[in-house]
Amino acid sequence: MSKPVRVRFAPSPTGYLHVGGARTALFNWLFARRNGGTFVLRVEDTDAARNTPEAVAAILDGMRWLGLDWDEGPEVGGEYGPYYQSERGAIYQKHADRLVASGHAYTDESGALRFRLPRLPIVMDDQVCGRIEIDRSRAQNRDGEPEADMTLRRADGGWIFHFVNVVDDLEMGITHVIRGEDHLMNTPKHIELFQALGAEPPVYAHIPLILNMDGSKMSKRDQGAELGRYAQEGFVPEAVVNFLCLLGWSPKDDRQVMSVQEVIPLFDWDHLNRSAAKFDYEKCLWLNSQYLAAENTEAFTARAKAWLGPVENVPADKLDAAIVLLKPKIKHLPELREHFSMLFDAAASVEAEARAKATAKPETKAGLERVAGDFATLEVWTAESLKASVESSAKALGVKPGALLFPLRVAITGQGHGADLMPALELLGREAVLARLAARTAQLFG
RNA sequence: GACCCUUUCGUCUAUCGGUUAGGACACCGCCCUUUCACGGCAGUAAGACGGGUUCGACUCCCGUAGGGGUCGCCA
Repeated sequence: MSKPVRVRFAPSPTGYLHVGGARTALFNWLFARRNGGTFVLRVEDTDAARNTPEAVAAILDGMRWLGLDWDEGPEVGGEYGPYYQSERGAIYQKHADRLVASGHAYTDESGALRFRLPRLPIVMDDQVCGRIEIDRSRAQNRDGEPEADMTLRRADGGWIFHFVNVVDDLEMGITHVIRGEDHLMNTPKHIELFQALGAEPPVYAHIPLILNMDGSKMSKRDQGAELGRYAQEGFVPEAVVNFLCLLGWSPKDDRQVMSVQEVIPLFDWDHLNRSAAKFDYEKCLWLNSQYLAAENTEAFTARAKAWLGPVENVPADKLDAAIVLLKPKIKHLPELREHFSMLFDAAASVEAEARAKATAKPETKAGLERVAGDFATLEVWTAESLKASVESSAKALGVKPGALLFPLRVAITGQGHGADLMPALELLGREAVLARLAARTAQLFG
């Protein structure tokens, strides 16, 4: 009955991939996979000035990182190429000529090619926004003048987005256009263009935009806006995809952590939302922590080391153990560096609040000195023996172990939070612990 | 200015006329851990406002207000 589904993601190479664009790509990909369709990647590089190989690479890399494989497009080819608009000039010219021949387009006095807007009532059945009826004769510009005929080609010969976008969707047999809601009111013009070209418009679905937490539009500088940053910061791509799925789409049940394989069968219009979503970086981080926690130690260690690269402030023979020790403590990989500093940098600064809490009782100083003395005489240096030692020190002093453990943590790490303390002490080794303890005890109470 | 979309806890959302309005992030408390977390348990927190329709509206309709978007020889 209906034609095989063909959808596309058509980014403009601006030098980076925006999360909004990534989410649009993801939804198109999900729709294609759900319906056994074809996912096309088309590069809209008509603006020659901004188009660079690096800018294209940022998009392709981002797509690959997310796992969004395209069935047709750059590097994979396809029967509807070329997939760079900069290489499709002849196709655009052909259709422009048709429009001129049929009286739908004309060259204005400045040399630009313009589309004679039909200005007729138009009805569009958007799969997300519902039926929208527009009286195109009432469209006007900011000055209250009737909307001017749309430019198709600049006087300098450059093609305009609206035209090439429509022509390519037509030529490439795109059946469903899934794009950001910012294009919703461009759609009447696109439909008019399809009709002028004697073609049936595709099915449209305009998905809600992603905004900053304060409701403003996300720009490159906003936290979380640039997809490449997630790779740089060692995020688990599956976690980012998971998070993006939850922005404007819902499984309609209580699930939060979902793989794309679980999402695909549920990806239909009914599961899409129609209101804009604000970008909650904290929840993205939490999802990342869920994916990290689910990994076994081998996989996590490999991931961490691959991301860290050369690590100079951690002894090579302690790196793996340190990573495993910190695995349950972090939400994303950059936190490893902070913990490494706390653990292995004797000169790291002491956090003020932790210091205040640790030094609240003056007798704690003697307590730490007692702990150090007992540590010095330990026969074996393990987390278990260290724990027993602290307990014995506390008993001898007539205090609870808890009275010593927190100050000990602060004395060793300079922070009130961090890795499991006893395993951390074991990892650091007696020499380092005793030296740190002596120096920091003096520093804390000095 | 014209037109369009949108409005449930701070955030993402469930609810498709009858619910103590549910879940998750964040926050707070308790338990566990004689440290830090994880985990477990509980808590604070929402239907923008005003009219209708209806026996009954978060849910349907209208209006107002807020938010977002489009109206380019940008994409």
